[in-house]
Amino acid sequence: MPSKPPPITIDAVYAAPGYLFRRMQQIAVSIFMEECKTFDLTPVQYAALIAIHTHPGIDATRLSAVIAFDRSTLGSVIERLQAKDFVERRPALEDKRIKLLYLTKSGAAILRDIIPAVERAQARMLEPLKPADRKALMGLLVQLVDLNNEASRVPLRADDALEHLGKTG
Amino acid sequence: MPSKPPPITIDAVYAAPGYLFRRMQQIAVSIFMEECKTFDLTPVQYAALIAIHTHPGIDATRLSAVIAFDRSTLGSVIERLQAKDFVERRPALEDKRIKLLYLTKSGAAILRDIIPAVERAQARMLEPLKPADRKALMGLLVQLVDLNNEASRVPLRADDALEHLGKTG
DNA sequence: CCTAGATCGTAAGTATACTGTCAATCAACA
DNA sequence: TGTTGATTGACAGTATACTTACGATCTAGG
Repeated sequence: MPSKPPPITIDAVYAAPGYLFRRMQQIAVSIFMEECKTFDLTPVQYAALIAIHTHPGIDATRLSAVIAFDRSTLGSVIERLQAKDFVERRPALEDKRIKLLYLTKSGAAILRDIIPAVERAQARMLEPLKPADRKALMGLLVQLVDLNNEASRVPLRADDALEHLGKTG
Repeated sequence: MPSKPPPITIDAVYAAPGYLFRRMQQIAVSIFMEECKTFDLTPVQYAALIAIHTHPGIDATRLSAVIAFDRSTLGSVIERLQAKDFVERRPALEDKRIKLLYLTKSGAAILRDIIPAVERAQARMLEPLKPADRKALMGLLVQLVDLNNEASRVPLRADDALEHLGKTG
């Protein structure tokens, strides 16, 4: 026999994975901004700074693959980081299309100073759960994000993107 | 003794709850848009339509509480739904500030037609996990979102927001 | 060498998702 | 009653997050 048509109610939305992911993301950003309000950094800008710190001299396209942002979005993110003097762009000698990214002194400093606030934020997001449940949730999420990587418009390419660096070293 | 300072690397970001929530949200939106591409509806617009269907005659402020969006954001969402002729706004007689929201015939029709695609999208998001893990993840997420509700800038007020409706019925 | 295709950064366009602020309106209290 | 304070929808401003497109540049194939 045919399956019952799903009910058209808001309660079905409340239990839908998509809704819960959106809601949790809203909450996570809100907590991050609250804990880090004395620093002039958004979650996305923070991730970009960390990635540049880890891979100095990376270019914007590869950076977008490393933190899984869209290339266009990243352009404006970098612009803002540059305006705040946290990031510096230098043209690459071998390829005139490319601009290499480096942290400025201020960028390295704010990164060092903001870490405790970020740690507090990350902890607060999971705080309502029992410790065992926190671990379980993170484990499942890591799995799911990884297995769904290709479904995203901008898949994460943490390793691929870095072949230009360190190849010679 | 003092705890070790956390390492400043991109790998720490990959394991951070905030990063995983953002990434999962990206993936969820991407899957939704793919499954629903023949319908001219975003996830947010879909949620708004469902909520208006469940609560006909709701006003924009209450709607924002029911689906946990910011009031400002919702304004433009409604505008777009109105431009597509899925939603209608009528001034309330008792309160000249309020505009009441109703689905149009097209709005009710697209809602009916899009449901299967939305169901497919929701299923696809969790598909990579084993069935037991899907249940576990959803259970933990429902808990976490609920317990963190007040941490969000726009807490969900599913019940409060509806006191103006149905009180008389 | 020189053109075909790929890649880089950028730009314009759309849609969330917030922050404020504002005028109009309403509700409640002195 | 009349004024204070709250609420509603609207607007401006900032920041993601995506799409498509385009010029500049690089790389490979002939």
